[in-house]
Amino acid sequence: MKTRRSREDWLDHGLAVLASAGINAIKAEPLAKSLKVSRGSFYWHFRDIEDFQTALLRRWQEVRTDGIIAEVDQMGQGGERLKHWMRKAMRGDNALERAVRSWATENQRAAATVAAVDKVRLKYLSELLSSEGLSSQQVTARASFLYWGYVGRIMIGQSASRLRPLQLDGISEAVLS
Amino acid sequence: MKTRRSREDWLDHGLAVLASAGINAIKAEPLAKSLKVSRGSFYWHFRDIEDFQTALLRRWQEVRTDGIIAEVDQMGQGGERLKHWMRKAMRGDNALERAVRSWATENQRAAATVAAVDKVRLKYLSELLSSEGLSSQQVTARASFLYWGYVGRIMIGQSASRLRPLQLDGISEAVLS
DNA sequence: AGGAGTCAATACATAACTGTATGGTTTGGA
DNA sequence: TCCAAACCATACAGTTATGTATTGACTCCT
Repeated sequence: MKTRRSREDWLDHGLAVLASAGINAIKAEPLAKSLKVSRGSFYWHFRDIEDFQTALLRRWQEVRTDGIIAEVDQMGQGGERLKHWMRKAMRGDNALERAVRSWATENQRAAATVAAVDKVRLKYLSELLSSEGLSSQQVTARASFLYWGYVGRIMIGQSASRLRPLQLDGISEAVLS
Repeated sequence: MKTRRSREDWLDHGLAVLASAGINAIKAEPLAKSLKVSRGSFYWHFRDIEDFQTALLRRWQEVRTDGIIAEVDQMGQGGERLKHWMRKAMRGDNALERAVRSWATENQRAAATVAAVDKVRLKYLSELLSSEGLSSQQVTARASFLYWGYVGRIMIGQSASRLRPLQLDGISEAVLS
């Protein structure tokens, strides 16, 4: 039974709580209780709540800025890349991303972080479409719309209809035509 | 200078605050202050906070369940309907919808309301695509994806790239092809 | 062994909010 | 006009959070 908590422990737990209960559950006292420790520990590792939140955002950004990029990049070549990305990106639950985006609607720092992540991801998605011979106009429109779809599906969450892989392929083909 | 506030006044103000500051700003004391009245008024019109929130959700649902439906329905006939809907639905700010969806990520009742609204909207969008001669498989996939895009753009909000109408037409054509 | 960090518990002062209770105003109709 | 209903202010008690200050305990290094 571990009795002391590291900064990493706090952040890991913070992200888990954020994912499952949202930003309103990110409070020193409840977090300490669920970590079976007192707030003394929290205020040892973090200056205040804002400091903790900033660390959570930074960590999320590091992990997820490259999320889509990795999925796009390391996935073969040619026109199949979009299909692969669709099949991968349009599944799974993404509770953490949903929570962070939700947070971003009412917090400027979170919004800035999310915007930065969006920018990087959209750039990569655009490059993917570019390399398939679409015009610049088409790239902008379709990459944007694909990304909106990605975000929308995440936000709709558990009640989002789950499309089957072949249906996603159909979307990919329509986008690249 | 009006000195007494009706239930409607409270709800109107509630929705405005919800749209601009999110669910965390829906508290009796701050709302009363901004309405230049005391909490006595709040607790006269509403049993408690939960009652108020329920009323806000119901009102949102009434207004917005039909939102897309009206936009789709009263908008000419034929294949142009999707273009019209895209041009209309994919513009504007939608701060209220963003706030409600954000709320829904951390509140069951809000989530249920949003899910109900989503269901109705998606059904109508599907009917639109059906009437253009797409197969049932295609309808499901493309209506879903269109709706995800709609939601995603709303959630990304101010930093969402603003596509020009002709670019949206291109998306519409791809979806109907 | 013992002192320097490192980490945690506890107590305190403060703040923001909740809901209730009670009494005070205002308003419309007999 | 005047009563009753509708509406609002205020004071109170309770809850949950914040951040600080102080003390206690553990760990590791020499």
